[in-house]
Amino acid sequence: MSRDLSDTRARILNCTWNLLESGDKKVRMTDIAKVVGISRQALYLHFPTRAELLIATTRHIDSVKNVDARMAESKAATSGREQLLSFISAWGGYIPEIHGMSVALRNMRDSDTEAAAAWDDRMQAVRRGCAAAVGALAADKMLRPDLNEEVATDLLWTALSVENWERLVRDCGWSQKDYASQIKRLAETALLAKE
Amino acid sequence: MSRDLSDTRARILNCTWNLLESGDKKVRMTDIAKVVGISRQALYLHFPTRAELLIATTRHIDSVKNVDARMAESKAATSGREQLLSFISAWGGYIPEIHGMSVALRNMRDSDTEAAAAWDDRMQAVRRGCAAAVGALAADKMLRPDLNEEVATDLLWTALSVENWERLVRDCGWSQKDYASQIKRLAETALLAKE
DNA sequence: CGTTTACTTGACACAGTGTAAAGTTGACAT
DNA sequence: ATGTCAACTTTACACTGTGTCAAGTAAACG
Repeated sequence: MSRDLSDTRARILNCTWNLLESGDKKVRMTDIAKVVGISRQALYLHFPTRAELLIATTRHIDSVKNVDARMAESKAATSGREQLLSFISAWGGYIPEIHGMSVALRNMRDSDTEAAAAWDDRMQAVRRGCAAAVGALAADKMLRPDLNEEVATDLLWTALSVENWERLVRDCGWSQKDYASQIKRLAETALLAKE
Repeated sequence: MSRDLSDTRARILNCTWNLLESGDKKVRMTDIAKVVGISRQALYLHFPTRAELLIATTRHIDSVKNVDARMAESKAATSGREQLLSFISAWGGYIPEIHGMSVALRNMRDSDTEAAAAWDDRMQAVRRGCAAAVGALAADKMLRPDLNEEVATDLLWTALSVENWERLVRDCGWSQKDYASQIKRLAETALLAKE
């Protein structure tokens, strides 16, 4: 089996991913190089900066995990309520798989504009999912009458933040299952019109 | 009017505070020194590290703003529901006043254990406020029957995070008034038993 | 055989924090 | 007036981590 044209690049991405998800907060270029088994400088032959390496890793994870497909699934739902719950399942279930990544990217926001933009991009994608679910609720006349679509989207988007997942699951010790069911219940009580 | 024994220390704290709340994300020791009008090294005569300077600044703000008293006010409420709303007002209204500070402290969490502990401390204080409000609700038999006090506290505490305030007010462009009223509504629908 | 490609080694610039040492300045005590 | 102490200054340097640069190696390929 001959080496792929860019076997090393793929190895770097996978190792970076592993390191990030292993929970070691310190993931320096040196650490990554060591795990990949190349020199630190060689990393810069493949990625111009640490920020771009992280961004590329995000994209790599997304494609391996098929995130778009997973998020899009909820749109097949037959009712607004179903779409809401299905979207929460999809995104809420994805968070733990990208959590390490998300922490790293977030920590670069202040120092690196590109990293900030990449992170915002992802969050805006989530927001679109929220907006779609809220739109479906509204179409079903199931949105609380005292909420307009934008405010409801903002609220749902906020509830589904990675930071809230961190607090509930990591800080409060909730299981992933509890997290998902409570957030669903919260979304239902906060957004749905009473029957 | 003669200089206080530690006039400089107070000036450092005030300038640090101003810088943090002015929204300039970069607040280096050099920046602080420049504004205070002393040399960078002189800062180290008063505070051993940047982390300790930030922590001292938090305490300084808290004492100037009388945070304990403000938080404690809600405990005078006559009903659980009132206590809940009053606590949300108190803490939710305090967040914008300490936001810059909170960002700086949070950004040090990874690099400095003491900063992390100081931040956690503050958050645990908020949590106690949440627990008190939830306890008052429970005493009134007004807590949703499908929630126990701990889960309800976790949820309220999460809803009241600085990160959620940031997202709604800064990212979504909500006014402070909208933030407060929506969070109150959210807390009521999510935690209160239906009449 | 020479060239290209992927990598290595080693040195260095830069930012920001923190340390160290010697010098200045003003207040205060005797 | 003189000495001493405290608060501060200036200069210099160590350390960490990112990113750059240049020269060298080694295998693959035509």
